[in-house]
Amino acid sequence: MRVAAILPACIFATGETMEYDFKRIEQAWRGRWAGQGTYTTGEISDKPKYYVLDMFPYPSGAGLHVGHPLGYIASDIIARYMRHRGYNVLHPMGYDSFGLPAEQYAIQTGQHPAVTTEKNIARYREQLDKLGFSYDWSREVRTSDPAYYRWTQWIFSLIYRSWYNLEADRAEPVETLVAKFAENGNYNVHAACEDGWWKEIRDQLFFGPDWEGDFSATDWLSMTKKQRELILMQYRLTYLADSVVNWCPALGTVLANDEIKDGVSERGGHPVVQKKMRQWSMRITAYAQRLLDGLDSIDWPENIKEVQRNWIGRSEGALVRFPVAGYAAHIEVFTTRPDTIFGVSFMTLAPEHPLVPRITTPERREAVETYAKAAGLKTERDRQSEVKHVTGVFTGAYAVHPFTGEKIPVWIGEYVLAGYGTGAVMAVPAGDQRDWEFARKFASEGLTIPNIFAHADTSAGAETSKEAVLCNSDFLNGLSYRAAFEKVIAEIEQRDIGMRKVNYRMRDAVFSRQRYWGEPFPVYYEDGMPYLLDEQDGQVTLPEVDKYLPTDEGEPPLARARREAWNVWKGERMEYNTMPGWAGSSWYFLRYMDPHNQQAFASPEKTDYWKQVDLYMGGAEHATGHLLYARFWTKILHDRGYIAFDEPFKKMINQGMILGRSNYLYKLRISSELWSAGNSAAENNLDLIPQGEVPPFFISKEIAETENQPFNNLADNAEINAYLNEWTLKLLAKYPGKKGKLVPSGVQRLPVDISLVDSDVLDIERFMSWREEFAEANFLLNEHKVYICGSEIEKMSKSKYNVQTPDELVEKFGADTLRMYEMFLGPVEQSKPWDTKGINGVHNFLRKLWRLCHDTDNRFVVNEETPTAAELKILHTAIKKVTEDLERYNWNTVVSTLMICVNELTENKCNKRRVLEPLVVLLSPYAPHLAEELWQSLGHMASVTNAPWPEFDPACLEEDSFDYPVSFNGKTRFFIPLGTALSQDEVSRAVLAHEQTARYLEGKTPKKIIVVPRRIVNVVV
RNA sequence: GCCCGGGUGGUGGAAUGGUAGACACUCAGGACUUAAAAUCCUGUGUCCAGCAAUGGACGUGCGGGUUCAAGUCCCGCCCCGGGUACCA
Repeated sequence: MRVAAILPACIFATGETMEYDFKRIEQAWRGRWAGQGTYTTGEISDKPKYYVLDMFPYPSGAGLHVGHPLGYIASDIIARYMRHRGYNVLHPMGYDSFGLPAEQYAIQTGQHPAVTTEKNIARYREQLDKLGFSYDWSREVRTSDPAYYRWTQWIFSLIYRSWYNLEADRAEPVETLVAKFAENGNYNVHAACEDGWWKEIRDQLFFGPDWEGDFSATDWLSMTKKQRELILMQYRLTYLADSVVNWCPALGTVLANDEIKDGVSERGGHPVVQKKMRQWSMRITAYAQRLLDGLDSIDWPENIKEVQRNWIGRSEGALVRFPVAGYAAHIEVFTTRPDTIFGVSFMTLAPEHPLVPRITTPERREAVETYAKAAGLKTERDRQSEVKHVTGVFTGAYAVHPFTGEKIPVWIGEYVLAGYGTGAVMAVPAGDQRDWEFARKFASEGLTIPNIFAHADTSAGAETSKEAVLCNSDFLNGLSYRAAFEKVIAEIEQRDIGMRKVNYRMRDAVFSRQRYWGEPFPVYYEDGMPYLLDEQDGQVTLPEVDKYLPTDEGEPPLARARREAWNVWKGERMEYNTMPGWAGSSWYFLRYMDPHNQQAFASPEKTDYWKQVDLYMGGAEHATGHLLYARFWTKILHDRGYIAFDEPFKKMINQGMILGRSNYLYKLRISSELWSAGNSAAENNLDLIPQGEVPPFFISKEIAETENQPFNNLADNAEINAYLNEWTLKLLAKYPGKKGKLVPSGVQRLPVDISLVDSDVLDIERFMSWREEFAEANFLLNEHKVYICGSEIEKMSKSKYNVQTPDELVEKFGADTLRMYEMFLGPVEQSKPWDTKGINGVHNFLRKLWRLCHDTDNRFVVNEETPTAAELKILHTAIKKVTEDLERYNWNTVVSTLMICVNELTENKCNKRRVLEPLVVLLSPYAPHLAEELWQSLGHMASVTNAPWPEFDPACLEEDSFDYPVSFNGKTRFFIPLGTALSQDEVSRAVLAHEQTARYLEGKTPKKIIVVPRRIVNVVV
């Protein structure tokens, strides 16, 4: 029998039959579940529904590690629990199978990403299957499957055919917009558009340079098809526009803001630069307010909501226009503190601001252009790293203060971002720290810090308190922020120099990617304009290409496809961009409801029944990406009448990360040096002996880390010196022309595979055969003659060699044990290091339960006797606690409760059906295989999956007597058993009468006696 | 800087204002065994006194407060983890 090797040796050595044979049990039940379709979702019915969903994985080549299933196990437990509770449960799984890694791999190997993806999915599935999840696999979706992305494309088309009506506050079909245009032009159209949208298309519409976007019905009717398209494009919820995008040269694609971390790409860490490109965008800004408001209606972790609020970045303020002296132009600023307008002493524009070239005076032109050019060349990261460094230049131009008429110098400065607000700041150094620092830095060039706050000293810093009272502010004197804010806006609007405005930090989402492995757009071009494919054109699928790289002209990979390779070709050319990774994941939860529908993404009957996801389980890292975009698309589908709800995920729980414990070695760094200090090393560098041939030398932790300065320490170490001397001599002999000696120059940490290390002790033999470069390695051991590795707790990753896969643990302990153990580790939300130390305890629990139901010959033994009150109490305590904990999503404490229950039943030697049967149901969400096995042994033909959840009976917990802890001044001193029927008075009398009481009273009379029935007695002395 | 989490034995953690440390791991001792493993039993927060059963003191990051009673509530700090930022 092959399994013998991995089973506890005892079982075979003693010749006993195996007791808890998890291998046989788990394999058998997996087969039966699949064969009988145990987890096939029920039809739409009168049963209440429950939708529990995991964030679907990207099937990476590395497979699952123990961190992935944490959330899957937790959600599976809830899915199973809800089935026991009589709910119709939808619990699907699928794959987010478009993505960069498969494509990068394709670029390197030429292998089609579909092939790699297929292989990876097979591996994922194999791993998932071993863990006993109750997924309905008949509903699996893959975003890269044309049958799936057909509907992603359809939703794109729907969004293209929509505009945002601000009056109705919802998306509407473009037809209603066209009808308005035909009737009355755009005079009464209140739509979500980019500010100044007309500037971009002014030249192509022949309305002249002063046109500001208004047109009449007559204008509209006289326009050509192309002109109308140009206009409509400005209104669509997804549109093609020249926008400043984050271009990542290394990946050859643009990235969305949420795909960038610290100024570099989230995947790969490549630099990102700002670039203007013609791109598809999604008008998510139209939904900013609703995305913000919707957060109040969903039960999500507060920190995720907060991240989304910050990302949306709503701020209330005013737009104010400052005329430019001597020009028919004005600078528009957005400010959240219009109340401080009398403190404006200069203005700062973004270097990219369009007015800058126009208003810069000839003598300042060179300085301004140099500055703007330097700023434009900088990457995001460079700009960020210079946060503390204030820079800027004067344009020579002046603006006119709209209230005082004073002339205000106009500067440009990097700290003003072109993409936020209007790209211009009215600088109030007295009230804003950044402005204050700018003014102080350029004080010598005439910038001042006029004080506008009574009783405030603005010489050391800005006064940012909103309680501060204004002075030197004309009609605002004596007011503080709140009152002044309202008053000044009223005045600004009255004088028609600006208006109240709510600004959002969030930008529209770029929707094009210059990559191959993504959804192709259902779009073709004619006369340079994009058009949607018609229904009868059929679905466009990914064409074959010769290479997965951009063309020589820098076009996306799809431009490589020969015309015949496209299954649909229309117009001059097809769209060569593909959709971003978040396209397919923004609506997948809807497809699970009706995964095989050929007529629609999902039928209304199905979406009306299943509605929102009741419990969404996943990582917090998608806070500003997936979780925001899915909400956005849900709202569009809702507005357009396709679904009845406008939030996708009613409740969400984030599972914490499981961290890995990595080990590393301390490698001696060796350099060559001259014997004597007479000559400089640089002159003789070429003659130094090469140190590259010295085999690696590793130093045990205690020696390498005894001091903070290991180098000094190492130089004194006799063994290290002996080693280096030996090699110095060898090398000198080998290279007669060279000179010098080898010296230690510190240590370097080298990650080592954790499978080569046991409790930080390195298995030297296996390490040396791990890689060829270590075959000759030498080791400096500690006093116990072993090599101790360093360790660190960090994210599991391939490169750290600290990945723990679930496979080996399932092999060793079984899936039921692993499931319980992962829950037993602690609250799911918390991140924690992976440690298998305790897994034995959980495994022992399952074996103990097995022994409770089986005799020493491993025969199933349950009797039909009536349980005692004590046994019923044990059972019902567990029923109560397990139920309450699952309702509160406290997965970890359920495991302890079940342990206590089994421990106590074992003590009572209770193997009665009326106790064990409910217990098996309690266990089944956690250890479904074992529960099925026992359930069957108990004589049931049907699966335990749908067995009703045990009903808690409070009567079973009732006691005649309670062991009261008696405390004096809050300190518990002794216990007395008292009848639970006693009144509070009777209890206090009993306590006072107790022999021990006198001792703690020390002759004093108690001031007060507090009796909390069935809890505690506290005597106040 | 700002916004979230979190701080409890040697370790993971438990505790709806009411017996702090459940349940496990680890470790130690014992039983069974030729032996080992497995299993079972006992002990295991720290300190003090005692041969002992036991008794006492301290104890949930620190300092205050509310309360008969605080790990839990309030105020002020410290430390750790995560997120985020020239956002006007």
